[in-house]
Amino acid sequence: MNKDLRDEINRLHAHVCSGLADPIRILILYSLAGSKFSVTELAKTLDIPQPTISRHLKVLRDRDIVAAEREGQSVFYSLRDHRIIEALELLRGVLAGSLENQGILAQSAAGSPISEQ
Amino acid sequence: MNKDLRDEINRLHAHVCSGLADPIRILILYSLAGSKFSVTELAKTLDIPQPTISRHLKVLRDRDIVAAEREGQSVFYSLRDHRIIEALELLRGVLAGSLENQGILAQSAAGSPISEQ
DNA sequence: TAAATTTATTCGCTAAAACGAATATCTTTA
DNA sequence: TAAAGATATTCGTTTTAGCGAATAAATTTA
Repeated sequence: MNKDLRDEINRLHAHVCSGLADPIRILILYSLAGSKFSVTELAKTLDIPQPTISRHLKVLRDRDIVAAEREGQSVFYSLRDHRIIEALELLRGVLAGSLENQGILAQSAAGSPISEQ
Repeated sequence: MNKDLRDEINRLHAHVCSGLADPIRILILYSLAGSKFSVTELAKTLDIPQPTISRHLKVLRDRDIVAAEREGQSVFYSLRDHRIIEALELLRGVLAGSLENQGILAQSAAGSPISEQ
């Protein structure tokens, strides 16, 4: 099989997909879909310890999925590319379809965005 | 924060996103983007041991991402929902943009699909 | 400069996930 | 029914990744 393709998919996984491999990180991304937030705000909103949030933000930062900018003592995080939310919305649609097929009604329809503030 | 939202995102991760948390599984999904394949065909094409392929297919099957149908001695796998490829294509776009920003040219443009047979 | 606030990092541990190798199971064919 | 072919599973091990707790680093304020 094509080695370039394999390489690109390895990059795709290493740089992007592995960033989505934890529910807390997905929560963070959805939180940032509408506007930027500081670490403390995220920790408070999500009710998750600050060091845990920081560690996950580092994962997202290392993959260039989020951007960090300091404002005074706070560091505000934002999404670098909104397409990551679009991708998650598609995957939500996949989930909804799968639950439908199982006869279990998905709690919210796949079309309605989960956040956007 | 909204508990229903948290629950849905946990489901999103458990049912779908965690399925993308391995490069071999992404390779398998792209392989299946164009047409169905048997386990042996996948193992041969991707040059990965058959038990490894089977184990990863089980992960994808358990999450309802792929469907399995037996034909004689072979079992053919196919995508249950093509939106998973659309989502991966979006994420490829995110990767390409990120590499561009780093001044490293992505090997293939984000618009051109990786497979489709 | 010291204290307070915010964020990042490190350490030790635990749990989850992947692998290779071996083998079991299922289906067809001889 | 036995052999062959295709797929799935199990076992033991290794790797990876997450957490809580503690603490370090950076910035502002007193």
